[in-house]
Formats: sequence, structure tokens, C-alpha cells
Amino acid sequence: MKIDKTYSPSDIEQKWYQYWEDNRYFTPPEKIDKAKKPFTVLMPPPNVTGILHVGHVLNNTLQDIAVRYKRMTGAPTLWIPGMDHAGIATQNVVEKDLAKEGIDRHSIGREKLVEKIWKWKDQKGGKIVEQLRLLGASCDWTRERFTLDKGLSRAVKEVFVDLYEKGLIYQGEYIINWCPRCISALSNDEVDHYDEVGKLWYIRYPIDKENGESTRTDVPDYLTIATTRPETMLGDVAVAVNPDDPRYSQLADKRVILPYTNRKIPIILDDYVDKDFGTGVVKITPAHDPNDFEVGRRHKLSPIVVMDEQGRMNEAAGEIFAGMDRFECRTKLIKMLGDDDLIDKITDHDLSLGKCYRCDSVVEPYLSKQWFVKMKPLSERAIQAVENGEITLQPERWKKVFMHWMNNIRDWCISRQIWWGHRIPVYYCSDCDRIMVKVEAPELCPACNSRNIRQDEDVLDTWFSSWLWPFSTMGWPEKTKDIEYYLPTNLLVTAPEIIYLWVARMIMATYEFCDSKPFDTVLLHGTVRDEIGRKMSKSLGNSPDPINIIEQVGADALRFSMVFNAPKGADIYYSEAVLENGRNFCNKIWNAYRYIMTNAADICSNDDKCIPQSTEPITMTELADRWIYSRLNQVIKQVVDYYEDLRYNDAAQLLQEFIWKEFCSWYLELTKPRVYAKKEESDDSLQIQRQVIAILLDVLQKSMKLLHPIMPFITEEIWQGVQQVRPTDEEALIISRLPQFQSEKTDNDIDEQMNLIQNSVTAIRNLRKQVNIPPGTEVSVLIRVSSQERAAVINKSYKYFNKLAKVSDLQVGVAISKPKGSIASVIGDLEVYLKLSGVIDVEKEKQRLNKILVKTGKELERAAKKLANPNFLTKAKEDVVEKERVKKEEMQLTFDKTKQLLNDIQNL
RNA sequence: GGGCACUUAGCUCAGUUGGGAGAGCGCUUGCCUUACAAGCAAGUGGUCGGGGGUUCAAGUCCCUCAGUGCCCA
Repeated sequence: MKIDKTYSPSDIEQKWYQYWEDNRYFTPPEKIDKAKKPFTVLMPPPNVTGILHVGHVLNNTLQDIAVRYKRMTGAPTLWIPGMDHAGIATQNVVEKDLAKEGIDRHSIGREKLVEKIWKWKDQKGGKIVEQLRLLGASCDWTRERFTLDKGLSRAVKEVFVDLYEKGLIYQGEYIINWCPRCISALSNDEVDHYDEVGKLWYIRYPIDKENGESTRTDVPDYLTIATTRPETMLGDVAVAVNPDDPRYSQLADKRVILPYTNRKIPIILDDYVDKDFGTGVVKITPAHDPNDFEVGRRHKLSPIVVMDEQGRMNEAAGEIFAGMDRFECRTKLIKMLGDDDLIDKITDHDLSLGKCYRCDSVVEPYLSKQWFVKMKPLSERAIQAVENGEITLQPERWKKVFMHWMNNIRDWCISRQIWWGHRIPVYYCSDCDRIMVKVEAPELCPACNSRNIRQDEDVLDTWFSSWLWPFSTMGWPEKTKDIEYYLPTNLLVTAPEIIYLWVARMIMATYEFCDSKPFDTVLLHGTVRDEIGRKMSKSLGNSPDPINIIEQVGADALRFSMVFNAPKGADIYYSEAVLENGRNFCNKIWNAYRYIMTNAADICSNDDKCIPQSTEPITMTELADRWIYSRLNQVIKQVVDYYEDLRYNDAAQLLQEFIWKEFCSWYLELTKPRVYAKKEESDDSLQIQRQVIAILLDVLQKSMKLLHPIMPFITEEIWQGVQQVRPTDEEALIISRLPQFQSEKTDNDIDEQMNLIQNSVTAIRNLRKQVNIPPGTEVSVLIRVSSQERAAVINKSYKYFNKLAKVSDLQVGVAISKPKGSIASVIGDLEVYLKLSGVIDVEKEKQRLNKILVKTGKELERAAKKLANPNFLTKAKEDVVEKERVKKEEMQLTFDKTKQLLNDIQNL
């Protein structure tokens, strides 16, 4: 077997993904076994126009870890993938393409455009689905869904009709976000806010003194209002002041004359007005401002719409302005007001400007007729479910965010003035104006028998299909086996930005239509940022291409690096340096594999079954063997706990620590004398050699299992390689079972013995380094311990000292004294002396010992102080006090002996 | 304006019922030692943002101040 010196992932990754998919390992067994509890994850459907970015990498890696882990516990595991049709975004992409050919959507018409978008979708859309394969996502592609496919479209219609019939869908006038360029309503999340410095115009509205008590003398000539959007004044229907504002409240019976409109509008009193903002007088424009709309409703004022859908002023704005663009109108108005001395002043003003996330146009709050869902009745059960923990959000702080929104929920505007999407299933009879809301398009008007029927022009918000994702993907409204078995699902992994838009709505929809919760747990993860903490963005160009990264270092390295640096729910700072950790770890594992496999092959050159097989027992011949199994066993328990708790960063860290430090740096080194034993040596040593290879293969194999959810490719490759030499009855790592924790395999005594050796070896290495003994030079060492048992442990492990610290001469005992011409190290009862052939550097040695003395002195003092405190002794737990005693003793020993050494050296 | 977080090593961050401060990267020193220089070994580095409180004991709980970030209006 030939294994390359450095790990190259590209061939390996493609090979295994293909193998998994071909063998249908991503698909749970078709025959449902009700005795087994399934594990289901819903993939947040990426946008059909999207391509993989680092955020997707994090999101899908987390899901894949959960899924792979559960699959390895034996649960029937289902991860449902899919995409959403992304109404505005997709239509925009295609419209842009058409614009290059000089084609406008209105010129080709609705049907043709939709046809073109489907064509685009089939040819160019959904790239991300292919890219997810490169990442290793083990989702069930046989169940892939698209929010606009037949089944899901039917679900959307059923839901719309049902809600309409329940009176939860209505048409109404509302202020919505409107993009005059897209000519469509935008949901809140489709609006990006930018802080900008705008202007605040102080405009004088003359007071109509005739109204009310006309003889009053305390009435000023003007009321000055402050506004950031003067062009909307043409739609003013009132000015408002705070009822508690003594400057104005007495003017409530007056009216003001709205310039250029011949309208006299009332002065109203409303708490909404902030006395300290501007002049304390606000203009009220219900048709063009959401707050004003509310005020208008409270005071029963009819809104006046002064703009059209394209952001141009209409007739209601008056002859002078009709037909002008909104910004042109603003300029004109300012000029006129100035000329007429109606501007009091103009100041700079910081404001947050909403822009269309697609085309960057300034969003217009706009009064228009839209379809809405009444949310309050739907929200109650969702609130209850999260409140009582039926559904949990992790990290828990998001629960508050969820509650806050749910308790203040507003109706949901679901209509969009575009063509790509689910067309609203509302039909109108052109002859009698009858409204029909039906899943199937009606051919006859039931009122007047007319065949003259037209469908509502609008389509539904994309989220109106996404919120049905938990059950529309499983075949609803049919009562399918999947729904029965897999719903509720178990885990949803997503970003906190869409708690409202998606998570909350899915909870509401699933309760409403399936009488079930959609999922048990929602894991909200952080944002991937660049090294200096900025969000990844196209315009900054700071977003690396994950596909590029995968080509260079492999998906495993990328996944590991991401997860390693992603504590539950925290933002991730991504950088090249972070990625290197993953890459290096792959290489480390690869080389451990190389060491084990090449030696296994050497040993078995003529007999490929010479290594103890998995059906045969393994004989542990040394302390290190027992130790690595004891450690492995503890790691199994810990890692499984971490996986269960969704603490993948901890799992990654622990596994790296175990494999790199304990398995490679300690254990693997200690196997070398046995592994490299010559063939001509005794039968015994050959037996031992075969046993130790079996242990290496076994521990490697189990480690690969534990690591598989995080790094699926390299682990499958290695696991399959080991299967060649020492097969088990499992056919692939991806569907194998995780190793089981067995409490009897943890051996504290063995751990302690090994710990003693590790401490001693490190101490010797340290001493060698102090006096610059070259790595290859062998040394003489004496070790004093406090008991015969401990002496025996070290004595038996002479080989280890020889191998790891190049000790050729080792004396151990309870009665050892410090030899002349040596330097020493103290750890509790352990004294390590390194004999020197030359002269020692007294000053340097004094400095070193002094440092240890100061450090242990401090710790000793702290422990002593605690133990001298009677309150501590009586109130602290028994084991805590005991631990403190042991610590003090140990520190005392180290301190005393180091002091002794220091005295000795000073007397030289 | 309202809400939610954060502040721990030079950098990015862990630290889950309060009980001896950790990781990765960086830095210093020495090594191409028959798995790995994408490596090995030994080190360096912190008044856990400031102040106060609860407690025998606080990075951890409470209050307060300062700074930073995010969300909603």
C-alpha cells in the first residue's frame, strides 16, 4: 500500500461522496420501523439564485454534523434539502438579462416571462445544490423540494383558501414598503437601512385665524413643522402637537393652510408627537408614513395618496407637481417655499434611509391595497409552545427575542406585485364583481354564471411558501407516511435574522395545519465575519469562495476549521490562519494513518491476516496500551455528550486534543520500539508487535468514528483503508455505529501511572533544554519518589524514558540523593536529577529555581490561607476541602525541595 | 427611544449547577529524531473592562459606571 506523505483531499472527497450517494446512505430505510425514533432535520432552503458562501458552509456543516452523528447512533435519519424560488431576486436576475437584449417584461407579458424564468431556473439556477455536495452534506436528495414545484404549490393554495375561509386573510389598505423601481411591495427584510446625513426642513404653515374663536389675539401667524421629506407635505391631512405641550395645545381649534393645495387642515392633539423633536409640531401624512397612518386612523382622517407606483407625483399633489418624480418634486417645492419665505431654517439631520435590497432605490412608505394574514390568532399557540419549552431555541437568549416579536406581532402583508411566484388564488367575476377564493380556478361565476373570470394579478410573498416547509416537503395536504413518522422534526439550524420571517411563522403554520409543532429544537448560529470582524459582503469583496477553499484544502479542513471556531451561537471570525488549523489536522491524521498502515503492511508482507482480527481479543502488553484505551473510553463519553448538546466546537477541540496530543504525540511514539522490532527477534516480540499494530488500528478506527460527523471524507477514507487489513462486519463508516462508552474501561490507576511518567518525561526534557543538551545525546537521570510503588511504576517504564527523553541510565528510588554536578526539577514528591558531564551555569540555574519557588510559593500561600479559614473548613464541601489539602501538601513539597536545591547551589 | 448581547494571553475566542485561569494562531529557543517541517520538543505570555455587593470562596451570581456590537421602532 502506497500512501502519500501529504494529504490530498480532492480525489478522495469526490470518490466517497459518490459512493455514499450511490449506495443511498443519505436516504433513511424505506420501510418505516415505528419502534425506532427517527431524527429529522429541515434544511433552510437556500435561494435558487444563490451560490455557496461561507455562511452556508457554517449552516450546512452544523446540520450535517447533527445528521451524521445521529445516523451513527442507529436512528433512521432524514435531512430534507431544497430551495426556495426567491420571487423578487429571481425575477430580477432574469429581467436584468432581458434588459441587456432591450426587452422589458411588460412587452413580453406575464406568461412569457414566467416561462423564461423557469428556463433560467433549469439551466442556471440551483448551483448551490451541487456545491452542497462538495461540502459533504448528507441530505436525502431523493426528497429534494422546490417551493414552486407542484406539491408545494398545492399546499400554498390550500393554506391560502383555508385561512381565507377562516377569516384570517383579508385585503386592506396599509402602509407598506414600496420599491418604485421594482414596482412591488417589499417585506421588512427586503429593505436595507443606511445611516445617512439628511436635512431637516422647517416649514411654515400659515394659520387660518378664521376658524374657531376668531377674535383671539394670542394666535401666531404660522405653525412651523419640521420634516425630512417635504414632498410628502402635499398629502398632509393634519398637523399634530402633543396635548401636554403648552406652546401649542391651545391652538387645537385652529386650522392651518397647507401651501399650494388650497387645503385647510386641522391641528390635532396626539401623544405620538415628541415635544423635543424639531419644533414639536409634526405634519401628518397618512398615505406616506407608517406612524402618520396610525395617527390618521386614530383621528379618522382620510389619507391622500400623492404619488403613483413609480414614485411620481399624481394629480392629488396638485397641477404644479403632477407627473414630477418624487425627488424632483422635493427640489421644486423647496425652491417655491424659499421664494415664498415659508422656510424657517434647514438643518443637518442623521437619518436611517431604507433602500431596496435588490436595486438600491429609496424605499417609499406607500399606501396600497394588499393581502394580509391576521397573525394574532395564529401566534397564541406558538407563544405557548416556546414559553413552556415544547420548542426550545438555543442559545436560550433568543427565546426573549422571539417572545418580544410574537407578543407585538403585526399582520403579515403577503402580496407582491411581481410575476414569479405563487399567484394568489383569488378570482374575480368581471361581470358581477363576485370574489372567489379557490384552490382550483373556477370556470363559472356562481352568482351570475359568467365565464368572464380573472385571477388576482399579485403573487404571494416567498415566505408564504417557506412557512409551510415542515409539512409541504412531506406531501401535505395528503396524509403521508412521512408526515406521520417524521413530523415533528427534531432540529432546525438557522441564522437568528430569520427568527421572525421564518422560524416563528413555521411554528404557527405547523400548529395550524398539522396540529403539531414543526421541530423540537432551533439552533441559531452566528454570522461568519472576516478577520477584522466585518460581515462578509459582496461589495466589500471580503468573502472568500468556499469552493475555492475546498479545492485547495478539502471540505474536511474547511468544516473542521469552521466548527472549531464556532462556539454555539457565536459569530465566527474566518481567516486563512484559522483554515490552516484544519488543514494541518488533516495532515496529522493522515500521517498517523500512514505510519500505522505502512508498518502493518511490512509486518504482514506474506500473510495478510497476521494481525489479530476484529473477532479476536486484543492483548494489552504495556501500561501505554491500557492508558490509551482508558483515555479513548473517556473521550467517547465526552464527545457523545458534546454532540448531543450541539457543542460541536467542544467536540472538535477535544478530538483534536486526543488524536494529536495523546494518540500521536504520546501513544504512537511509545509504540515505535515494539513496531520497529526486527523480524529475527523472538516469537514473543513478533506476537507483541502484531498486538500493538492491532491496538493502533483499533484506536484509529474508533477515533475515525468519533470524528466522522465533523470530517466525513478523510475519516471514511482511513476507515475503509483499515477495513482492508482488519475488517469488521460494518460496510461503511457513514452508517457504522459509534463506539460505546464502557465505564469499566476507564482506569484511574492507569491514568495516574501514565501521568507520573508524562510528568517525569516532560521534566527531563525541560532540564535537557535548560542546559542545551542536543536532542540525540543520551543522558543519565535519577528520580526520587516517596513510595516504592511509584518507584516501581517508573522502573518498569524505563523503555519509555529511553524513547521519549533519551535516558540511557535511570535510577529510581525513595532514598536517592542529589548527585554532584546535576540540575533538578521538583513536582510534588517527585525529584528529577539530570547528571551533567560539564560545569553547570550556576546563575542560570538559580534563576530558574527561583522562578519555580516564587510560583509555588504563591499557590502554597493561597491554599494555606484557605485551609486556615475555619469558615472554609466548615462550610465548603468535603471533597473541595480535601482537594485543597492535597494541593497544599504537594505545593509544600515542591516549595521545600526547590528551596533546598537553591540552598545547595548557593553553597557550591 | 426600547430591547438583547459582549468586554478573559499580542490576535480571535472557549470557560454550563460559584471551588486550583484554557485553546488555536502568534512569539522565543533547539531540532530535517526511519508517520508528519502542514512537523517534533521546551518555553514566553493574563490585576478575567473599572468600582461596589452577596459568599468560607466570584471570570462565573447581583448592582453600578465605561466602552463595543446587534436587533426593533
